[in-house]
Amino acid sequence: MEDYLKLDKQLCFPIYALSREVIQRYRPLLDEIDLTYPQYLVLMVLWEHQQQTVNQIGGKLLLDSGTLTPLLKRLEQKQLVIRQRSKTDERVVEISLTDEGKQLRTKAEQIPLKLIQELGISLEEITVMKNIINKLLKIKK
Amino acid sequence: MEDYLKLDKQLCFPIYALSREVIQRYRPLLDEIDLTYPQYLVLMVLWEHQQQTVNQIGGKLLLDSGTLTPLLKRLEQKQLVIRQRSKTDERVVEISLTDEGKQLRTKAEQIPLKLIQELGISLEEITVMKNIINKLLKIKK
DNA sequence: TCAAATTAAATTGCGTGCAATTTAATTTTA
DNA sequence: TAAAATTAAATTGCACGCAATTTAATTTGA
Repeated sequence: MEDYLKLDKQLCFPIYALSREVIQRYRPLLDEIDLTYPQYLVLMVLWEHQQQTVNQIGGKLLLDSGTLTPLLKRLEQKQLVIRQRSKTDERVVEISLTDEGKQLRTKAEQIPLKLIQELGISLEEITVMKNIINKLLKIKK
Repeated sequence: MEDYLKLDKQLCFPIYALSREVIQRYRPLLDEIDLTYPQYLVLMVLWEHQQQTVNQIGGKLLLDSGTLTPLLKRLEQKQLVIRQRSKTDERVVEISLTDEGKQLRTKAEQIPLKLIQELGISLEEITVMKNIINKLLKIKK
């Protein structure tokens, strides 16, 4: 008789623990550029797309305005992004990078590789993990 | 030239997104027994070990007293656990289950299987994921 | 043995996450 | 076309997570 309530039988707990562990690993690197992990993710979206609405960012990061609005205000205070209402649709807020925000990209460039190395995970393992995770994330409600 | 700053090149973002997604999947099931996911994890530790110090729980869940103290106070308010200073070492707080806390286990029993089914993940994939994750978690500072 | 170091929780402060509600703008439709 | 429905952000409220500090108890070591 299996005991599915035992911690070491769980899959979800390791995922939850790993997520926090990975963010911990990022911290010293992100501290150097004064960013939190979610703030770094938002900037990653903007480095790739220059301008995005709050909703578009939320769609990519799976975060809602309740999380993003205050986070974006903090990035604005740090002079990394600009928030402005769309001219064509006043409901929409468009987020774009300041020059400072664009420049931060250079400093951030080495972070992903450093992290992979630090985690000591092989490229094959990364692929396997990503495939399973993407499959799990795709089965949305 | 690879662009490691692209979101879809990342491993860490999928892990972070999956962790939140999984907790979302738990929510409706845990709502029925009025628990958050971290509260459920603490109870899982106690269902397995009856009595644990704050530090012992923190060691198993990788959480510190800053997170656990208020969480445990909430579980105490719900009459699910008892918090009491150790007689032999006044610094230590021992956490044990109330009868109500013990009984909750029955209701929680079906949750893990339900979740695995809902996620649509195979037992083999679970094993693969867990092996990689455990390897990553083991390489502690 | 007793001051210094260590340890366990608690506290403080801040930044998420997210449900639920609110506000304001736009779109739909009767 | 004007009320109803929808949509995008913002707001509110609560529960983590975690760094840093504090408090109190215990252990160590000169």
